Amino acid sequence: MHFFLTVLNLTERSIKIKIMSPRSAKQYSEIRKQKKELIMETALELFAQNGFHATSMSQIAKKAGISKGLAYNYFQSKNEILEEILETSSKEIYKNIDINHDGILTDEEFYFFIKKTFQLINRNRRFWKLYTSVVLQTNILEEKNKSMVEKLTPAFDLIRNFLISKGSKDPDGDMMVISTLLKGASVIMIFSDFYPSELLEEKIIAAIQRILSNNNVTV
Amino acid sequence: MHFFLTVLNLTERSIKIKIMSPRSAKQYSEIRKQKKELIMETALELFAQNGFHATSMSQIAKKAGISKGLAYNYFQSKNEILEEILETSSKEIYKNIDINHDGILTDEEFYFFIKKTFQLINRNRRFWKLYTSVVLQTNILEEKNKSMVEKLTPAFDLIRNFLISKGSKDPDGDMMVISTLLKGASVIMIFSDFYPSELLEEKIIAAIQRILSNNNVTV
Amino acid sequence: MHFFLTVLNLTERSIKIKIMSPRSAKQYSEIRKQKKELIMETALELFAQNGFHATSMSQIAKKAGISKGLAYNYFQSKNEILEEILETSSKEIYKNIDINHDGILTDEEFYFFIKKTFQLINRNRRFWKLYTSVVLQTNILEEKNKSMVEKLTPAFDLIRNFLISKGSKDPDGDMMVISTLLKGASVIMIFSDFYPSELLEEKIIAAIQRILSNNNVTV
Amino acid sequence: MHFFLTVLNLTERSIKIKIMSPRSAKQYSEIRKQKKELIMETALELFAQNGFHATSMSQIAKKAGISKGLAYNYFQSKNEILEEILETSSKEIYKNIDINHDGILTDEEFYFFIKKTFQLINRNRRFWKLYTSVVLQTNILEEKNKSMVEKLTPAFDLIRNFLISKGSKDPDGDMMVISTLLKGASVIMIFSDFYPSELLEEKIIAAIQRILSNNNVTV
DNA sequence: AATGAATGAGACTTCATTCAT
DNA sequence: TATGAATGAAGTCTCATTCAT
Repeated sequence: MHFFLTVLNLTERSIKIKIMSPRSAKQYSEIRKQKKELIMETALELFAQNGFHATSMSQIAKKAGISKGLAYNYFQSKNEILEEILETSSKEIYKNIDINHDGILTDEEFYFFIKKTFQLINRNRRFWKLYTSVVLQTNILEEKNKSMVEKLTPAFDLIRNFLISKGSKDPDGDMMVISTLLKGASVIMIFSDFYPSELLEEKIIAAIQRILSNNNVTV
Repeated sequence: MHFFLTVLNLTERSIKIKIMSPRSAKQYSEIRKQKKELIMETALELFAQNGFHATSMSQIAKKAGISKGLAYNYFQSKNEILEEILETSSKEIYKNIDINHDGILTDEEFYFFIKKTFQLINRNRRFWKLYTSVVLQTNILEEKNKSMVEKLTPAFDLIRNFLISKGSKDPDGDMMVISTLLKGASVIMIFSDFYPSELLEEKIIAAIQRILSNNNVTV
Repeated sequence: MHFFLTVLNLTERSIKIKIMSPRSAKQYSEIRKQKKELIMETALELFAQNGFHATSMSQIAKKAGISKGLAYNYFQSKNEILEEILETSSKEIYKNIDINHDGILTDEEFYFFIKKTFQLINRNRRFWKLYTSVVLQTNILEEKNKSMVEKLTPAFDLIRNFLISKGSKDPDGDMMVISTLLKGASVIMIFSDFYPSELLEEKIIAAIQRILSNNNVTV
Repeated sequence: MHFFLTVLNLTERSIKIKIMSPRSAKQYSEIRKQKKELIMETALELFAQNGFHATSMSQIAKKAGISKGLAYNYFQSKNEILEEILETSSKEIYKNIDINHDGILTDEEFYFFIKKTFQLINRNRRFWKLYTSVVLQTNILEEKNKSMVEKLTPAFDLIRNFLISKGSKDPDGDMMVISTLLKGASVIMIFSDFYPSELLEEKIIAAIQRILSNNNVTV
């Protein structure tokens, strides 16, 4: 009898204690992670919609359903939110680009890269919109911008070599046209809904194929 | 004698000050026009450089060498400066596009249009930069943006017809590729110095020609 | 066997957690006392270093190695921490002043009081620094300040009587000079390292002796 | 007749113009000067009363009868107000200390310096209160503090030489006592109304005289 | 036409304090 | 007893805009 009582007591006590004791480190860490993501996600949405300067911390907090103070519990400043968004997003984006296998591009790899680029843009339209607007209005971020650009240069070399291997008489010129096509397609996809992106992708790839085949023909 | 001269001087001075006389009115109107242009020019420079929100009226006034009060004498608000810049610039830009002669595009006219587009971009890079950044950070201007786009639609029809007349089997697809090329070239010219614009123009025109000739070949 | 040990362990643990048992109560009381002291000690250090307003509860909690919430478990407010520091420290300080034996000061007792004063200052420089800065920036504490001052008035009377008994022709004037000397020495000791405190003490005591002997001589 | 009319017109016009034309540079400069002084005076009062941190810009603006914004038109930050107060006041104070005539102190000059010191403290009690509190709670201002202290060192040398010339057997010790007396008197004058300052000054000077005469006697 | 002092709304940020766990 | 996420009031500061001159 006494035994049962003791057990009961222990149980009750342990329940009591569980309630009164602070959350575990894991729980806190989980809360922090989720809240940070919530804030960044909300901020990205507003930044992309209205621009960085036109978005106030109050708006972010309100839309995220938290107090302004809490946002500052997670980020030192509004600027830091922006920086973390750029960093996190660009990390996520660039982890998908990995074509530096052997330094040589096969036909397959080349078209894979093109398609990957379209995917990249299409899936992160909101981010790219923000990214563009930020680059346009902030001089502070120039270094970050450079580093993002520099990550692409190896790809350029690969493509140039690929064009040469395909018999291009004017590899630089062809690359200029191809990158202009990709740039144009990106801008169209990011900033307007004028063309359906699948159709655009199809036509652009066809155009690139024609450029490559033209070279062969002419040779 | 000396007395009269002095009086005369005074009189002249008072005329200068006087607003009523017809000649002064013209002069003042001229001054007003020049001041307005000065303010808009200065504002455009700062807006393009630092963004609309990051540019203060104080900065504009200081850089223009006038007082803040005077700026408000010419414009009702900072926003109005922006709007007038956009309006004035776009007017100036679009007055150059006037291909609605007979509804039919000759080869000459088509390439003239392409070249004109390059000129248009190249000569107003600062404006286009501002324009892009403004469109990116302000929802207020969406209507204005639409109206700018709509002005281009007649051109689209003309080009489409032209492509058909050139034997294009896929006029919509070809137009998509051509406008993508122009869009991409614009963005490259506006936002980077990576390619020299003359070279870019040459390559893009060549690419467009190839698209057109390809059609013929296939037919 | 192992099972029992485990059970035992559990039991022991549950005892530890249990608040009711007499021994634990004492232990917890001890813990509370230590924690309070830790918080006050930490706060005093930061307050004296950076000022009351410039020190945040976060800083105190972090430096003390506890959570903010716990600090509020021991003190109702940041202000209360300050008040308790002032109270506790002043109690500790004043408990050393106890010359109200018979209402008469002997030579020995007088110089003991002077030396005690130097000790008092020297051993609690940090506290006095805080005390001064707090008195300087808070009007709220004025009453407390008064009460601290009032505790000293009996001492004043004693000294005045002592000076008279030593044949002072101007006891109030002499007391003014002596207290000015002590005040000056206190300030120098608290706020600068310009003079070594032992030397300062020696010179001040010598000066006081001269004041007293001067009186005798003149009489 | 016409002549008179013209004159009249001119007068009227000039009045009109006078009313409408902006203030002259001199007028603006005068306004600025007065407003700055008003703000600094108000801030000094509040800083000295409640401490720097406990005083908000709102309080300053309200008490000065201006908007917060205007205060920032004259000072870049709250800190700058403090710095200008310290600088302006200390300049004003130190311009009165100028005893470096020939490097030698006569009796007259010595007592003049003592009296001057009392005057200096007495007339600027509010400033010295602020100054002390600022030194106590701000680490940033340490350099400024040093420079204020260093301005006094030549005076120290002069006094030391003076004491030697007066036959002091222990010039350093005597100086220690004298500066302790002055320090103590300063603190008493600044922070309490316990003694009337004239009486205090009299007694302190008498005490110093006794120190000097004592030396002679002993020699 | 022109000035710049002045305002006030609102931005970013901090921090004492509370509260669920 | 102990945690730290969360709040909200208040603080510093900026800036578009107004207004007397």
